[in-house]
Amino acid sequence: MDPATPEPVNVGESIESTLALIQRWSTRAENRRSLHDAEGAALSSTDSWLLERLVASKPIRMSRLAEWLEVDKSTMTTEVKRLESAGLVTRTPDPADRRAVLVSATEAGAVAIDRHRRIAQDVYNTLVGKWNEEDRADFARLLTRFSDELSWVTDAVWRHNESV
Amino acid sequence: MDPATPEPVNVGESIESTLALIQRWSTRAENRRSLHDAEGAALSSTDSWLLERLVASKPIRMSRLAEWLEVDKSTMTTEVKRLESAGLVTRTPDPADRRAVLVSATEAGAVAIDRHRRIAQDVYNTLVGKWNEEDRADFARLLTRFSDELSWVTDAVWRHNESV
DNA sequence: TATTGTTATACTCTATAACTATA
DNA sequence: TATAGTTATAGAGTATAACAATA
Repeated sequence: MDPATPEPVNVGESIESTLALIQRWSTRAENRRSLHDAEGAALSSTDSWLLERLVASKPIRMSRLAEWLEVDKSTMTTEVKRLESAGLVTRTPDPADRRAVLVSATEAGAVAIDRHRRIAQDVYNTLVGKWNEEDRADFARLLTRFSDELSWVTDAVWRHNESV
Repeated sequence: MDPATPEPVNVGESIESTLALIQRWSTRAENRRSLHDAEGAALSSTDSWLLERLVASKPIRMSRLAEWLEVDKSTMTTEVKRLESAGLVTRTPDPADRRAVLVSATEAGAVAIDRHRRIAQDVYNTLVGKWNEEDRADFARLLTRFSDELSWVTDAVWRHNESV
């Protein structure tokens, strides 16, 4: 629109430093995750990522879960066992293929993830509580868009390295 | 401005799901961090957080570093030893106080963090490469603003829990 | 006695490799 | 032989507690 092309913003720099901060903050926040579980169910980010999907999907195989979360199958074994001990998921043998195990969220699991998500949303809403409505809407929109792009970032890294 | 108050956007929801994705992505990306180090220096997010500060500051005590990164002093010992083995930082006794240790980044450390940051920025710039300039600028601005707010999030969590 | 840092130990989250059971 | 999952083992990154050296 503007005939004089403006100096392009180095968004990469903002993103890089912000994401570094967020990662850092998450690491610390996890150590305080007891704040999130007056009910006794402490959800790490891995836990919530997994539970959210279990609640949304329905009985699913270990192998599919591992694919989904992009972790090794042995990692899934460990993680699911932990959640099982906490009573948040159940494991049942797949009658159709006796090698396989079907995982699903328990009622307690569904409650825990819901509570977890609600608290997180409250906190974030509080964080941007003083922003004007337009900024809030823009941020939500752009963040969502960014998260969509993020799905492709691995490819981007590969392309970068091939070209170096 | 608008007399009819519009439906407020649930930014918290966007933020919550995006940050979960980012965390998740980081976890996976870290396992591929070799992509970032053709030169042999693999930087985890903790590494880069620490190095960035060391390069910017100059010889600094373990205790100050631990405060800064908000980790335990024993964690700092472990982390700094790892970076020292990799040749990215040096530790020298503080002549002014023989209990203390001064940590600084080596030349290799400075190179590694610079390279790391540059690659990350490139990747993110590629990610938003197709956005129009206005969206890019807005995103950078709002993200930076958000990261400023984030510094206060711990307090927000506390306030939330107190009110529950 | 208080402060700086290290060591010992443990827990989470991840991976690889070797293994078992089933297909 | 190939696939689904578990177990054994290891490494990163964190914490707490006990300790040593210095102030």
